[in-house]
Amino acid sequence: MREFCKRTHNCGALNKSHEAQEVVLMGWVQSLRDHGGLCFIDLRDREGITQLVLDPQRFGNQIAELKPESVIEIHGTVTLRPAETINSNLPTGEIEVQVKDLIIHNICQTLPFPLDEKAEKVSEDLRLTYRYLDLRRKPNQERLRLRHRAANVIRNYLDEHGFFEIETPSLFKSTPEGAREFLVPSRLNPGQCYALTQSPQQYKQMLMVAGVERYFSLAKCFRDEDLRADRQPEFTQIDMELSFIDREDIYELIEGLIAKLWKTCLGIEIKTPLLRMPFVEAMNRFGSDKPDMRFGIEIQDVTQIFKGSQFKVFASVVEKGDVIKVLKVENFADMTAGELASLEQTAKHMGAKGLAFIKVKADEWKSPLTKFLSENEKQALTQQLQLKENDCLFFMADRWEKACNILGKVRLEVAEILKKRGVLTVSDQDYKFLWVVDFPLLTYDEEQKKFVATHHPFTSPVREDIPLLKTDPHHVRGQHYDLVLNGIELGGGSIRIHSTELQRFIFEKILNIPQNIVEDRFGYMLKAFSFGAPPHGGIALGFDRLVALMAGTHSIRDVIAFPKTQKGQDLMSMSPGCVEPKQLRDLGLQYISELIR
RNA sequence: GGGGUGGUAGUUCAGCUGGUUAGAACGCCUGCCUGUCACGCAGGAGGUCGCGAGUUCGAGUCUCGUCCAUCCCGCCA
Repeated sequence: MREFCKRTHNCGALNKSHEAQEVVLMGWVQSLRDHGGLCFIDLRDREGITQLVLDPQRFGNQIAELKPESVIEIHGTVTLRPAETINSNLPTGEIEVQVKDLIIHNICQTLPFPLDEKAEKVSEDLRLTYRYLDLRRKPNQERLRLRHRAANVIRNYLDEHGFFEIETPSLFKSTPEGAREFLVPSRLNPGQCYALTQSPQQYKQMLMVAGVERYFSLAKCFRDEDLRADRQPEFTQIDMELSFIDREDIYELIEGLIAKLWKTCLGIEIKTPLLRMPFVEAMNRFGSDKPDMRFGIEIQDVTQIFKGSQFKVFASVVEKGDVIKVLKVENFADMTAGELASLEQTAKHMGAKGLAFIKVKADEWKSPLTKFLSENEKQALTQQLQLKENDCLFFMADRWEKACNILGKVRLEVAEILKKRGVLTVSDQDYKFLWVVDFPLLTYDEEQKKFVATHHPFTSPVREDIPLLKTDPHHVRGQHYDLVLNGIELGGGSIRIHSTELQRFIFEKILNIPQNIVEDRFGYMLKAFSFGAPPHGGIALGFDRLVALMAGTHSIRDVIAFPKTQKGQDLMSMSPGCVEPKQLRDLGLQYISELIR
């Protein structure tokens, strides 16, 4: 005997072909319209909405109890709606169910916020406190569904391409050269800690040494850094690693995956192969290593024009070997004082001293710079930049990377202004993917006065650049690639080093990590590489960001079932929380437990 | 760690140069209503103006501090 009657249909299933059938439906009361002598209920479940008709004579007491979002079960008969009452907005709009039995499973108390479209404006902290209510809303249900579908497509695709899905540990050891980590004290090893993995990087490389050849995982990763709209303390990566492949194999594999995801989940064709752009070009043209290619407004180089200029600020920058970059914005000479101030502030936040500008007008150039510019310089600018009436120029004179970066930010903000004015259209449905490639293997850290790995120390140098490691480390390119979509880094990866000697050389001679620390942190990897390590490489894509972009939202909180706030709290369950002193003692954290006491 | 924005009824917001009883819409409660689908109509209840200090005869409004949310910079090998 069943304790619970089974549904015969879901709330999106019924149509006129079901006329006169006896059905059992269950779901939530979406809306209740009591007309006195006749009562309608819109019953909702995951799949849709069905209108119920109830006779108040019979169900009056129960209807009086019911409130929106209560859960009910009904037994009834499907009938065709009178022609004039058909609701063409509903897939089930041609029928309704005449209720014979009504069972109330749970009465919903008054809601803390509305669950209709108005919910979009409700403050996010309230919605996160009642996340289980917010998730009932259709847009959120659709996003959870999309995430599930995407995960399925990924699993199927990678299975077809010979991958094993393998779970790697979340409890790992501390790797302090990366992101800040969550530490987990070990009770069985007093005074010692695990760290939650910031990525399965080292484990997946060991799987390659283990002869797995193709691995993937939808891996939970943990980073104790400050949060953003696109960063959570725990997030999911589509993590993979392959043996006996080169960069081209990765591009082809991922392009196929992206095309399949967009086709299956969104019905959109993505043209492959995707654009590839060297890092230096991305910086020079867009001032970013993750350029938004949906609009132009490119940066140009005018260093040569100001060689030996009367304008001392520019001339001295050129003399130092730094650069002068300019961003030309057409029809922007009418920018307001407020817009200029905001752009200047953006530049200053990034470390610029100011933001020099020129408004190009037919009769004269309006700019604080005008009096410093020679006729020759003006002509050279006009010619090189093809200046027209009402163009606006923004200059940045600084070190190459800094000048590019600042103008890159200015470019994005100018685009925002133009969007608001309605003269630039940038669509979320315009998917401009690209690979950014040929990153420098090493970046010089001014503070630490030493080289650090641009991405991570396991990245293999481009083969022909290996000799440069000893002579000219600045110019060694890494076999690294980033997948970028509309200004967002979707993921990145590289061909790895699989030689003990090269890996040790990078750690000790290039990155200057003391030998004992190398042994302690990476000794097992170096050892593993001496036992027959295959050439290998891989990539990790941010699954949350990917789904967010497919869903047309910029916040990954929208595609995570239970996200955390910017302070890393779960407002629903109120985590993190305090623990009992006894728990701390068990973990060997006596001194903290004493502090608390 | 730094900067921006916001916090007034259950919700979303308004509240002018400080002024007497802090408003609207939706929601909620009561009653009426047989074709609604954002049902309608009539009536009603509901506020520590985030919290704490200060200035003032008087603070939702001004000042300082603090908490929370959010966006950004730093940070995220």
